[in-house]
Amino acid sequence: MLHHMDGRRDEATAASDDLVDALVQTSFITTGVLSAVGAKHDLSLTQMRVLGILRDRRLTMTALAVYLGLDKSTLTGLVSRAEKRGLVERAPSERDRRSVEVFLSAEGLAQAAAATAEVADALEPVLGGVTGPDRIRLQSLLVGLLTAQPSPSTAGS
Amino acid sequence: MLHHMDGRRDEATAASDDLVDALVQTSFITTGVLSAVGAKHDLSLTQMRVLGILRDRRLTMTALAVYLGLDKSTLTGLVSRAEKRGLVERAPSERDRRSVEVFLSAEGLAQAAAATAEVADALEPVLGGVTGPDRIRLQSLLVGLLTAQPSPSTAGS
DNA sequence: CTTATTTGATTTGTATTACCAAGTAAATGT
DNA sequence: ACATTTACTTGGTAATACAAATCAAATAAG
Repeated sequence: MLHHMDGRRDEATAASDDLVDALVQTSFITTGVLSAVGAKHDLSLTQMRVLGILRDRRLTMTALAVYLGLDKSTLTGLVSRAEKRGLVERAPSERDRRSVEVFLSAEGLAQAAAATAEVADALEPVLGGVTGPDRIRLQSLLVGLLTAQPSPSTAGS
Repeated sequence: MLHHMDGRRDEATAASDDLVDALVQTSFITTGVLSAVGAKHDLSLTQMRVLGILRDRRLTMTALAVYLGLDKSTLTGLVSRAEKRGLVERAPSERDRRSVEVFLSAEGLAQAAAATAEVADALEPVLGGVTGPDRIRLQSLLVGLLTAQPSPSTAGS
Protein backbone atom coordinates (compact mmCIF):
# COMPACT_ATOMS: atom_id res chain seq x y z
CA MET A 1 0.00 0.00 0.00
CA LEU A 2 1.14 3.40 -0.70
CA HIS A 3 3.73 2.77 -3.34
CA HIS A 4 1.40 4.20 -5.79
CA MET A 5 2.68 2.36 -8.76
CA ASP A 6 0.21 4.55 -10.55
CA GLY A 7 1.53 7.74 -9.08
CA ARG A 8 -1.48 8.79 -7.03
CA ARG A 9 -2.78 8.09 -3.55
CA ASP A 10 -5.77 5.81 -3.78
CA GLU A 11 -8.83 5.57 -1.58
CA ALA A 12 -7.50 2.88 0.71
CA THR A 13 -4.43 4.99 1.33
CA ALA A 14 -6.51 8.09 1.94
CA ALA A 15 -8.58 6.23 4.51
CA SER A 16 -5.47 4.95 6.22
CA ASP A 17 -4.20 8.53 6.32
CA ASP A 18 -6.93 9.37 8.77
CA LEU A 19 -5.82 6.60 11.07
CA VAL A 20 -2.22 7.65 10.73
CA ASP A 21 -3.17 11.20 11.52
CA ALA A 22 -5.13 10.21 14.59
CA LEU A 23 -2.26 8.05 15.77
CA VAL A 24 0.26 10.82 15.31
CA GLN A 25 -1.82 13.44 17.04
CA THR A 26 -2.59 11.11 19.91
CA SER A 27 1.10 10.41 20.25
CA PHE A 28 1.95 14.08 20.48
CA ILE A 29 -0.66 14.66 23.12
CA THR A 30 0.59 11.68 25.09
CA THR A 31 4.26 12.61 24.91
CA GLY A 32 3.27 16.16 25.75
CA VAL A 33 1.72 14.91 28.97
CA LEU A 34 4.74 12.70 29.66
CA SER A 35 6.97 15.67 29.11
CA ALA A 36 4.94 17.88 31.42
CA VAL A 37 4.94 15.31 34.20
CA GLY A 38 8.67 14.89 33.80
CA ALA A 39 9.22 18.62 33.89
CA LYS A 40 7.68 18.78 37.34
CA HIS A 41 10.51 16.56 38.52
CA ASP A 42 13.17 18.11 36.31
CA LEU A 43 13.18 15.09 34.08
CA SER A 44 13.34 15.30 30.32
CA LEU A 45 11.24 13.01 28.18
CA THR A 46 14.29 10.88 27.51
CA GLN A 47 15.08 10.60 31.19
CA MET A 48 11.49 9.59 31.81
CA ARG A 49 11.93 6.87 29.25
CA VAL A 50 15.12 5.71 30.89
CA LEU A 51 13.34 5.40 34.21
CA GLY A 52 10.47 3.58 32.55
CA ILE A 53 12.68 1.15 30.70
CA LEU A 54 14.95 0.36 33.62
CA ARG A 55 12.04 -0.12 35.98
CA ASP A 56 12.23 -3.86 35.49
CA ARG A 57 15.47 -4.29 33.59
CA ARG A 58 19.18 -4.03 33.85
CA LEU A 59 20.78 -3.17 30.53
CA THR A 60 24.14 -2.43 29.01
CA MET A 61 24.72 1.01 27.56
CA THR A 62 24.36 -0.25 24.02
CA ALA A 63 21.18 -2.17 24.74
CA LEU A 64 19.67 0.90 26.36
CA ALA A 65 20.70 2.98 23.37
CA VAL A 66 18.90 0.55 21.09
CA TYR A 67 15.78 0.73 23.23
CA LEU A 68 15.83 4.50 23.06
CA GLY A 69 16.86 4.68 19.44
CA LEU A 70 19.82 6.87 20.36
CA ASP A 71 23.49 6.82 19.62
CA LYS A 72 25.77 5.13 22.14
CA SER A 73 27.68 8.35 22.65
CA THR A 74 24.46 10.11 23.61
CA LEU A 75 23.88 7.55 26.33
CA THR A 76 27.16 8.25 28.03
CA GLY A 77 26.16 11.80 28.91
CA LEU A 78 22.56 10.90 29.59
CA VAL A 79 23.45 8.16 32.05
CA SER A 80 26.20 10.25 33.60
CA ARG A 81 23.79 13.05 34.41
CA ALA A 82 21.23 10.60 35.76
CA GLU A 83 23.97 8.96 37.79
CA LYS A 84 25.11 12.28 39.18
CA ARG A 85 21.53 12.86 40.31
CA GLY A 86 21.47 9.49 42.00
CA LEU A 87 18.79 8.00 39.77
CA VAL A 88 20.80 5.25 38.14
CA GLU A 89 23.98 3.36 38.80
CA ARG A 90 26.67 1.91 36.61
CA ALA A 91 28.37 -1.40 37.18
CA PRO A 92 30.87 -3.27 35.06
CA SER A 93 29.57 -6.46 33.54
CA GLU A 94 31.12 -9.66 34.74
CA ARG A 95 30.65 -11.58 31.55
CA ASP A 96 32.29 -8.90 29.44
CA ARG A 97 34.69 -6.49 31.01
CA ARG A 98 34.04 -3.95 28.26
CA SER A 99 30.34 -3.68 29.05
CA VAL A 100 28.74 -1.37 31.55
CA GLU A 101 25.39 -2.26 32.99
CA VAL A 102 22.92 0.42 34.02
CA PHE A 103 20.12 0.04 36.52
CA LEU A 104 17.95 2.16 38.78
CA SER A 105 19.10 3.12 42.24
CA ALA A 106 16.66 2.95 45.12
CA GLU A 107 15.99 6.63 44.60
CA GLY A 108 15.53 6.09 40.86
CA LEU A 109 13.11 3.26 41.51
CA ALA A 110 11.07 5.48 43.80
CA GLN A 111 11.04 8.27 41.23
CA ALA A 112 10.02 5.84 38.53
CA ALA A 113 7.14 4.57 40.60
CA ALA A 114 5.99 8.07 41.45
CA ALA A 115 6.28 9.19 37.85
CA THR A 116 4.31 6.19 36.63
CA ALA A 117 1.47 7.01 38.97
CA GLU A 118 1.52 10.68 38.02
CA VAL A 119 1.48 9.84 34.34
CA ALA A 120 -1.58 7.66 34.83
CA ASP A 121 -3.17 10.56 36.67
CA ALA A 122 -2.29 13.09 34.04
CA LEU A 123 -3.50 10.89 31.21
CA GLU A 124 -6.84 10.34 32.83
CA PRO A 125 -8.37 13.56 31.47
CA VAL A 126 -6.82 12.83 28.09
CA LEU A 127 -8.71 9.56 28.04
CA GLY A 128 -11.88 11.39 28.97
CA GLY A 129 -13.29 10.91 25.51
CA VAL A 130 -12.98 7.15 25.82
CA THR A 131 -15.29 5.68 28.39
CA GLY A 132 -16.47 2.34 29.73
CA PRO A 133 -16.12 -0.58 27.35
CA ASP A 134 -14.37 1.60 24.80
CA ARG A 135 -11.35 1.68 27.08
CA ILE A 136 -11.09 -2.08 26.96
CA ARG A 137 -11.46 -1.99 23.18
CA LEU A 138 -8.83 0.68 22.79
CA GLN A 139 -6.52 -1.16 25.09
CA SER A 140 -6.79 -4.45 23.26
CA LEU A 141 -6.33 -2.76 19.91
CA LEU A 142 -3.19 -1.03 21.13
CA VAL A 143 -1.90 -4.21 22.71
CA GLY A 144 -2.52 -5.94 19.41
CA LEU A 145 -0.52 -3.26 17.68
CA LEU A 146 2.29 -3.50 20.22
CA THR A 147 2.65 -7.25 20.25
CA ALA A 148 2.97 -7.23 16.48
CA GLN A 149 6.06 -5.03 16.66
CA PRO A 150 9.48 -6.46 15.86
CA SER A 151 11.24 -6.97 19.21
CA PRO A 152 12.85 -3.98 20.91
CA SER A 153 11.10 -1.22 19.09
CA THR A 154 8.90 -2.13 22.00
CA ALA A 155 10.92 0.45 23.84
CA GLY A 156 9.10 2.80 26.10
CA SER A 157 8.04 3.73 29.55
CA MET B 1 -10.64 7.64 39.93
CA LEU B 2 -7.10 7.76 40.79
CA HIS B 3 -7.12 10.45 43.43
CA HIS B 4 -6.78 7.80 45.94
CA MET B 5 -8.36 9.55 48.80
CA ASP B 6 -7.44 6.39 50.60
CA GLY B 7 -3.81 6.55 49.56
CA ARG B 8 -3.60 3.38 47.50
CA ARG B 9 -4.14 2.49 43.87
CA ASP B 10 -7.33 0.49 43.51
CA GLU B 11 -8.33 -2.12 40.97
CA ALA B 12 -9.92 0.26 38.51
CA THR B 13 -6.74 2.28 38.51
CA ALA B 14 -4.62 -0.80 38.01
CA ALA B 15 -6.70 -1.79 35.00
CA SER B 16 -6.39 1.68 33.56
CA ASP B 17 -2.62 1.40 34.01
CA ASP B 18 -2.55 -1.19 31.28
CA LEU B 19 -4.29 1.17 28.91
CA VAL B 20 -1.98 3.98 29.91
CA ASP B 21 0.99 1.76 29.36
CA ALA B 22 -0.18 0.70 25.93
CA LEU B 23 -0.86 4.30 25.00
CA VAL B 24 2.56 5.43 26.13
CA GLN B 25 4.41 2.66 24.38
CA THR B 26 2.45 3.19 21.20
CA SER B 27 3.29 6.86 21.37
CA PHE B 28 6.99 6.18 21.66
CA ILE B 29 6.92 3.85 18.70
CA THR B 30 5.01 6.38 16.66
CA THR B 31 7.24 9.32 17.51
CA GLY B 32 10.23 7.10 16.89
CA VAL B 33 9.00 6.51 13.37
CA LEU B 34 8.29 10.21 12.93
CA SER B 35 11.73 10.98 14.14
CA ALA B 36 13.34 8.48 11.79
CA VAL B 37 11.46 9.79 8.78
CA GLY B 38 12.44 13.32 9.72
CA ALA B 39 16.06 12.32 10.12
CA LYS B 40 16.16 11.21 6.51
CA HIS B 41 15.44 14.79 5.55
CA ASP B 42 17.52 16.36 8.30
CA LEU B 43 14.42 17.36 10.19
CA SER B 44 14.05 17.04 13.92
CA LEU B 45 10.81 15.85 15.44
CA THR B 46 9.96 19.42 16.34
CA GLN B 47 10.61 20.61 12.82
CA MET B 48 8.41 17.80 11.54
CA ARG B 49 5.68 19.04 13.82
CA VAL B 50 6.12 22.58 12.55
CA LEU B 51 5.71 21.40 8.97
CA GLY B 52 2.69 19.35 9.95
CA ILE B 53 1.02 22.15 11.83
CA LEU B 54 1.66 24.81 9.21
CA ARG B 55 0.50 22.59 6.37
CA ASP B 56 -2.90 24.21 6.45
CA ARG B 57 -2.38 27.15 8.78
CA ARG B 58 -0.66 30.47 9.10
CA LEU B 59 0.17 31.24 12.70
CA THR B 60 1.84 33.86 14.80
CA MET B 61 4.94 32.87 16.69
CA THR B 62 3.07 32.73 19.97
CA ALA B 63 0.24 30.64 18.56
CA LEU B 64 2.75 28.20 17.12
CA ALA B 65 4.53 28.05 20.45
CA VAL B 66 1.25 27.16 22.13
CA TYR B 67 0.58 24.42 19.60
CA LEU B 68 4.01 22.97 20.20
CA GLY B 69 3.95 23.50 23.93
CA LEU B 70 7.23 25.39 23.74
CA ASP B 71 8.47 28.69 25.03
CA LYS B 72 8.22 31.67 22.69
CA SER B 73 11.93 32.19 22.82
CA THR B 74 12.48 28.64 21.62
CA LEU B 75 10.39 29.39 18.58
CA THR B 76 12.57 32.27 17.49
CA GLY B 77 15.57 30.03 16.89
CA LEU B 78 13.48 27.17 15.56
CA VAL B 79 11.75 29.31 12.97
CA SER B 80 14.95 31.15 12.11
CA ARG B 81 16.72 27.92 11.27
CA ALA B 82 13.75 26.67 9.26
CA GLU B 83 13.62 30.02 7.50
CA LYS B 84 17.32 29.87 6.68
CA ARG B 85 16.67 26.51 5.09
CA GLY B 86 13.85 27.95 3.04
CA LEU B 87 11.13 25.87 4.64
CA VAL B 88 9.09 28.64 6.23
CA GLU B 89 8.71 32.35 5.86
CA ARG B 90 8.05 35.16 8.28
CA ALA B 91 5.80 38.10 7.56
CA PRO B 92 4.69 40.94 9.80
CA SER B 93 1.04 40.85 10.68
CA GLU B 94 -1.04 43.68 9.30
CA ARG B 95 -3.50 43.76 12.13
CA ASP B 96 -0.82 43.93 14.77
CA ARG B 97 2.60 45.24 13.92
CA ARG B 98 4.14 43.41 16.85
CA SER B 99 3.07 40.02 15.53
CA VAL B 100 5.01 37.87 13.13
CA GLU B 101 3.15 35.32 11.09
CA VAL B 102 4.85 32.10 10.02
CA PHE B 103 3.83 29.94 7.09
CA LEU B 104 5.30 27.33 4.80
CA SER B 105 7.20 28.33 1.70
CA ALA B 106 6.59 26.45 -1.54
CA GLU B 107 9.58 24.32 -0.68
CA GLY B 108 8.28 23.76 2.84
CA LEU B 109 4.90 22.76 1.50
CA ALA B 110 6.50 20.22 -0.80
CA GLN B 111 8.60 18.83 2.04
CA ALA B 112 5.54 18.62 4.28
CA ALA B 113 3.61 16.71 1.64
CA ALA B 114 6.49 14.35 1.02
CA ALA B 115 7.02 13.81 4.73
CA THR B 116 3.33 13.12 5.29
CA ALA B 117 3.35 10.43 2.64
CA GLU B 118 6.54 8.91 4.01
CA VAL B 119 5.16 8.84 7.51
CA ALA B 120 2.08 7.01 6.31
CA ASP B 121 4.41 4.56 4.58
CA ALA B 122 6.60 4.08 7.58
CA LEU B 123 3.68 3.60 9.94
CA GLU B 124 2.13 0.95 7.75
CA PRO B 125 4.25 -1.88 9.19
CA VAL B 126 3.66 -0.52 12.69
CA LEU B 127 -0.06 -0.92 12.09
CA GLY B 128 0.54 -4.44 10.89
CA GLY B 129 -1.00 -5.89 14.01
CA VAL B 130 -4.24 -4.04 13.38
CA THR B 131 -6.08 -5.27 10.32
CA GLY B 132 -9.36 -4.85 8.49
CA PRO B 133 -12.26 -3.61 10.60
CA ASP B 134 -9.98 -3.17 13.59
CA ARG B 135 -8.39 -0.23 11.83
CA ILE B 136 -11.72 1.54 11.61
CA ARG B 137 -12.36 0.78 15.26
CA LEU B 138 -8.98 2.04 16.32
CA GLN B 139 -9.40 5.14 14.23
CA SER B 140 -12.78 6.02 15.66
CA LEU B 141 -11.60 5.42 19.19
CA LEU B 142 -8.61 7.69 18.66
CA VAL B 143 -10.75 10.31 16.98
CA GLY B 144 -13.08 10.11 19.94
CA LEU B 145 -10.16 10.67 22.24
CA LEU B 146 -8.88 13.57 20.16
CA THR B 147 -12.14 15.42 19.81
CA ALA B 148 -12.61 15.30 23.56
CA GLN B 149 -9.38 17.23 24.08
CA PRO B 150 -9.50 20.83 25.25
CA SER B 151 -8.78 22.97 22.19
CA PRO B 152 -5.18 23.37 20.99
CA SER B 153 -3.56 20.54 22.79
CA THR B 154 -4.79 19.12 19.50
CA ALA B 155 -1.41 20.17 18.17
CA GLY B 156 0.40 17.75 15.97
CA SER B 157 1.40 16.74 12.49
C1' DC C 1 49.44 -18.41 19.45
C1' DT C 2 49.91 -14.13 17.49
C1' DT C 3 47.86 -10.65 14.77
C1' DA C 4 43.72 -8.44 12.88
C1' DT C 5 39.11 -7.21 13.34
C1' DT C 6 35.14 -6.33 15.73
C1' DT C 7 32.65 -4.73 19.70
C1' DG C 8 31.50 -1.67 24.00
C1' DA C 9 32.04 2.42 25.84
C1' DT C 10 33.97 7.09 26.36
C1' DT C 11 35.94 11.53 24.72
C1' DT C 12 35.87 15.57 21.87
C1' DG C 13 33.71 18.77 19.03
C1' DT C 14 29.62 20.80 17.02
C1' DA C 15 24.72 21.89 16.24
C1' DT C 16 20.17 21.84 17.94
C1' DT C 17 16.77 22.28 21.30
C1' DA C 18 14.92 24.45 25.19
C1' DC C 19 14.45 27.38 29.14
C1' DC C 20 14.70 31.72 31.77
C1' DA C 21 15.39 36.55 32.37
C1' DA C 22 15.81 40.86 30.32
C1' DG C 23 14.95 44.00 26.66
C1' DT C 24 12.36 46.55 22.81
C1' DA C 25 8.39 47.93 20.34
C1' DA C 26 3.60 48.13 19.56
C1' DA C 27 -1.04 47.92 21.42
C1' DT C 28 -4.43 48.49 25.45
C1' DG C 29 -6.12 50.25 29.62
C1' DT C 30 -6.86 53.80 32.91
C1' DA D 1 -0.79 60.85 28.68
C1' DC D 2 1.08 57.33 31.16
C1' DA D 3 1.20 52.60 32.83
C1' DT D 4 0.52 47.96 31.65
C1' DT D 5 0.16 44.21 28.90
C1' DT D 6 1.36 41.68 24.74
C1' DA D 7 4.58 39.95 20.91
C1' DC D 8 8.75 38.86 19.86
C1' DT D 9 13.89 38.88 20.11
C1' DT D 10 18.34 38.65 22.51
C1' DG D 11 21.65 36.72 25.63
C1' DG D 12 23.11 33.23 28.63
C1' DT D 13 23.09 28.47 30.11
C1' DA D 14 22.16 23.57 30.17
C1' DA D 15 20.59 19.36 28.10
C1' DT D 16 20.29 16.62 24.07
C1' DA D 17 22.04 14.36 20.15
C1' DC D 18 25.21 13.00 16.51
C1' DA D 19 29.64 11.96 14.28
C1' DA D 20 34.44 10.95 14.38
C1' DA D 21 38.27 9.44 17.00
C1' DT D 22 40.20 6.78 20.80
C1' DC D 23 41.00 2.90 24.00
C1' DA D 24 40.34 -1.54 25.98
C1' DA D 25 38.59 -6.03 25.78
C1' DA D 26 36.85 -9.88 23.15
C1' DT D 27 36.67 -12.58 18.91
C1' DA D 28 38.27 -14.18 14.48
C1' DA D 29 42.01 -15.38 11.17
C1' DG D 30 46.14 -16.83 9.94
